[in-house]
Amino acid sequence: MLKVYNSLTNEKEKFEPITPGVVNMYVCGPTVYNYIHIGNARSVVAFDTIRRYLEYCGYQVNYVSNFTDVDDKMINEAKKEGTTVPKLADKYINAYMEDTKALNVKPATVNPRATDNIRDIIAFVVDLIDKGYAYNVNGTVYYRARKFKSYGLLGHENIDDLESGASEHVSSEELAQKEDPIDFALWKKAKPDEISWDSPWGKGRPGWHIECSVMSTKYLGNTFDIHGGGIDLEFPHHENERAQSEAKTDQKFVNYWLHNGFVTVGDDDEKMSKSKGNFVTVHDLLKKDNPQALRFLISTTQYRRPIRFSQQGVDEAATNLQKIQTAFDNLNYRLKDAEAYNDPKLDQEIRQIQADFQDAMNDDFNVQNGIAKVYELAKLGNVYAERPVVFKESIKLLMKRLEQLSSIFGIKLQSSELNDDKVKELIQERNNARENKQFARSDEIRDELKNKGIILEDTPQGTRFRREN
RNA sequence: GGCGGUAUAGCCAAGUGGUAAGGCAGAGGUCUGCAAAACCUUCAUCACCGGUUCAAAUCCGGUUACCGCCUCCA
Repeated sequence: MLKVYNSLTNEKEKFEPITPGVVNMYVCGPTVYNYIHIGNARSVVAFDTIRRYLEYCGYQVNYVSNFTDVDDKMINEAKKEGTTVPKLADKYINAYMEDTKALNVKPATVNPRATDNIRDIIAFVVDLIDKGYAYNVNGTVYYRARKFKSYGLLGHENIDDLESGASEHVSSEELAQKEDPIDFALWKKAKPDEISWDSPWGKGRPGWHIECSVMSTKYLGNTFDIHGGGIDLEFPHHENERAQSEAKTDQKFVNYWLHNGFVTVGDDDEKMSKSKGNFVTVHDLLKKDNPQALRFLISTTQYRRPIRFSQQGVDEAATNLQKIQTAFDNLNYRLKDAEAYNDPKLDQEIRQIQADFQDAMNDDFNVQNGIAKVYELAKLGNVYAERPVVFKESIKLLMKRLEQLSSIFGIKLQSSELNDDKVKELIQERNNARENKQFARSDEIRDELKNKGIILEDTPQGTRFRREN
C-alpha cells in the first residue's frame, strides 16, 4: 500500500487516486527566462521518479507540467537579451527540453504554455470577479484572499501573521490599490510597450499564479490527484492556486500536495537559487559530468530531503551507478555458457528483493531504502555470475529485474559488450601469449586496449571485455 | 517576530522503544601469471543537558547549531 506525505496535512496518507488505475498529476514547471539550474532539475527529476514508480505500480499517469512564459522576469530578461518575450521563451523551452532529456526525464503528457491559454485565463478571472472573489482596480485584477475561508492552510500560517508579513514587502503604490496587503494579482495591467493581451479590464497579462490554476484544471479536471513542486512554492504560489481554483469550482482542488526539498550548496547547506547567484546550470554541468550520474544522484535521494550538491557527490553517484552496470555486464557475460532452465532458489531470492523494494518505495517513495535493494540484487548477481554452473532463465530474470528497478530511477542499463573483430583478434593473441607465459606481450596488448578505452577482465569462462565509461 | 525542517562513522545515508541497513572512501584477505571485476572480513553508541522506561538514536522537557518559508525562487 502506497503512502505519500501530504503537505496540506503534514502527514503520510494512504494514496488512493480518484479514478482507480489512473493518476492525474500536475507539476509546476519553470519560468523560462534562463537555463535551469541543478535545483530546478531536482524537482523535475524527483517527480519524474515518482511518476515512474507509479507507472511501475501499474497506474496510467497523466502528467502535466507547465511553462510560465510571460511575467516580469521574462519581460526584463527579454529586454536585457535584446529579444522578444516569445523568442526568449522558445529559446529556454528548447534548452529545458534538451537538458531534461539528457537527464532521461520522460516527456510530459502535456506541457501547456501560459500564453497559449490566455482566453481560458481571462474566463477564469471573470468567473472569480462574478463570484465576488476578485476586483478590478484600474486594469489590474486582485484576488480577495480573506474571502477564501481557509487561506493560509497549505502554508500552515494564520492569516493575520501573513498580513503583517505582507505589509512589510508590498510597495506603497500596490498597497494603495489593494483592499488588503495579502491580496494578489490575477491580471496585471500592461505598461506601455510591454507584451499584452486584450481583456475586459484593458491591455494586460496574467498574474503569476493563475496560469497554473487554469491549465491544471483544464487538463486534469477540477479535482485531481497530485500536485507537485518545490517546497518554496508551497506558499504563496500553491496556496494561491488553491484559493483561486476552489473559489471558482467550489470543489477540492488537489488531493495530495507533494513538495520536494532543495539542492543546497556549501558547508552550511544554503539553498541554491537564482536570486542568490549560487547556482550551477544543467546546461554547464552536462559539459563535464555524466548525465546518468547526475540523474542517479538526484533520483536516489528521497524527494523531500535536501541534496547537498558537490563534485564528490556526483563522483560517488557515478561510482555507484557503475557498480550496478558492472553487475549487469557480469551476468550478461555468463549468458553464453549458461545452461537452460532456471534456479528456483535464486528466483525466490529475486522475488523477495523485489517485494522489499516495493515496501520501501511504498513508504513515501523511500528511494534510499529502495536503491539499497538494487545493490542487494547486484550483489546477488555478482555472486551468482561467479558460480561454475549457472542457469540461463535465472540470469535473464536477474538482469530483467536490475533493468526494471534501475529504470525507475531513470537509469538505462544496457549491454556494454563490443562486437569488434579487431579487438577479438587481439584478445585471442593475448590469450595465446598467456598460455605460452609471454606475459610481457599479453600485458602490452591489455594496456594497448585500455588506452583505447577497452577493459579486459579474465574469468574462468574466458576474457570479458567492455568499454570503459 | 510567526511557522516549518535538519543534526547518526572521514563522506552520503537508513532506522519512531529492545541493544546502530546500505553505499563511498580506508584497512586486511580470497581469486588472478600480474591485473581488473567480484566476493569475504573489518570500521559509530546516534549535537548537548535532563527526564520517562526493565530497555531510547527512537518518547517527553530544555539547550545549541544550521537551513528554509512568511517577498521572486524548484
